[in-house]
Amino acid sequence: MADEKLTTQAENFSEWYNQVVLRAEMADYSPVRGCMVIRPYGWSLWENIQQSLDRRFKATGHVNAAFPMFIPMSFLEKEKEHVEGFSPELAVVTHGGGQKLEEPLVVRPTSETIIGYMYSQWIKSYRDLPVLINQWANVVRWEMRTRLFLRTLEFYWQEGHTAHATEAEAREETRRMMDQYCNFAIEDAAIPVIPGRKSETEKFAGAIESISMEAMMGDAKALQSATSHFLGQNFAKAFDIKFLDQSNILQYAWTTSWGLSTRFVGAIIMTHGDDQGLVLPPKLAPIQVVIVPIARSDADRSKVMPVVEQVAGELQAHFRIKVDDRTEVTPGFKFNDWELRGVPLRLEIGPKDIDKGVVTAARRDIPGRDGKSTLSMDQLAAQVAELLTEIHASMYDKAEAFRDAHIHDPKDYDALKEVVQEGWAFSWWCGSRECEAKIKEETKATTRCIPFHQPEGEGRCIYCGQPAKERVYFARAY
RNA sequence: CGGGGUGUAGCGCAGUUGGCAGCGCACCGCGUUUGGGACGCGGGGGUCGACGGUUCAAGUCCGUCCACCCCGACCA
Repeated sequence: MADEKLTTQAENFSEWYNQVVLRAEMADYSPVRGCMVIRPYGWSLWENIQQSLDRRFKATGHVNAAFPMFIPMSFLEKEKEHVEGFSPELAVVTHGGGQKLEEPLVVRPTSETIIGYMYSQWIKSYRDLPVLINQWANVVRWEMRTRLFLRTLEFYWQEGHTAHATEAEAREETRRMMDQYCNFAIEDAAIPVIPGRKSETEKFAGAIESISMEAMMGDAKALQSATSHFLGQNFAKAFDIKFLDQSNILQYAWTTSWGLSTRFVGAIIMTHGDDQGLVLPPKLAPIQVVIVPIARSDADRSKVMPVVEQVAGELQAHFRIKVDDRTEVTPGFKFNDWELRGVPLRLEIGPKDIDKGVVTAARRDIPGRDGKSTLSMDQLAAQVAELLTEIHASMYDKAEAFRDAHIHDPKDYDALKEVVQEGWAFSWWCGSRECEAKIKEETKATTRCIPFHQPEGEGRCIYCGQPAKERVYFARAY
């Protein structure tokens, strides 16, 4: 249990992040280097993320399935760019049952290969398409440097893998799923995200085109918070996913893959958190409303608790609530405790409230007295619903205002060098690998995405001055 | 994998010239408390990261190793 002040974001953002994750009991370090334990409170948030996304996947025609976590090494090697991209970070099983394996098994870093193999078995006709499968799974990438939720050796995610008869349909799917992610981020997580295309160097190993949504964290660094890949026929050719079309011509299928991981928990923490701790978006928060009874004496308790029970009874039909009836800690302690844990709305019920026939509400997104108001006892659920909606909107607005204040339009390269130290640059770029590499080398800022919404006209590359057709976000990233 | 740092109770740390392993918080018990991190009294809890060496004696000195954190390179 937390007992002292957090390191502030201004003092040390990384340290703040670690302390919040640990003290709010989202996660803990594990005995295995680079792996984390996701604790019940953190997992509950992830479950809400899962439900929110799964609903969208189902609504767009997808179904869930489960594929093995072990993949024959030879599968990875079938797609050249894929194996080159992933081989440095593979965990490989060489022994099983006390015997050396004939062929090593890779612990999946992602499942395009094994799913591609299965698709080749299942898809024979245009009538079999599209195949729209998602799986919720854990994957392993042997990263050098890890950070809770943001980069761990093992992480949880969903990976959608689809196969289509035409290029256009597969490209449309790639975009559709990114739209779903953006809708989820904005509507449920209150995170303003920018969707766009990845540069050639930043794209997924084996993809023709990758798109991502990028979010700005509280330290103005960028976090890629979901990706969607148009794989063309690369994996279809590597795994022989072929079908007969309506004209009886054998065709390779067009495939996509898209994913969002537990990293998104980190995005929520770093987008909304403040010096008091977590600030969780109401739609995803494990606990949406915490009720703190305030009772000085036994007499107070017998007066307060029936009202608390009544309020809890009314609200629990509509919200995820928690009654904090601990007697061993003071109300002040509880206030700080639930603020650390990011509960969006706190209701305080004490003798003074009961005398006036009200409850006191405290909004997590507005610290201190300004966030407090009194609610009348009638239509309480409706008032709470309205407050939660307002909290969501104000969290989004605040995050968006912060983001926009940290996106710059540098006049020249010297200016870009400066602005990417404390924000993002939105600049014209000629599209060349060389300029991108130089900027990265000299500023640590990488291209995040080429947003779908482009300004009119053309410009000149911020680095080389050559004509440029598109603007790109440059930023330091997690 | 390069650079830096840290390993002593669950957490944060102190431990002087080598000489009985300590403090604060947390935890347990009792009592008083409770509208923004309560207080008193009494308790429990330790292979001092590991291994080896020096010494009458090592948390402390020497060596080797390990783990974790931070900064880089790489990455969702």
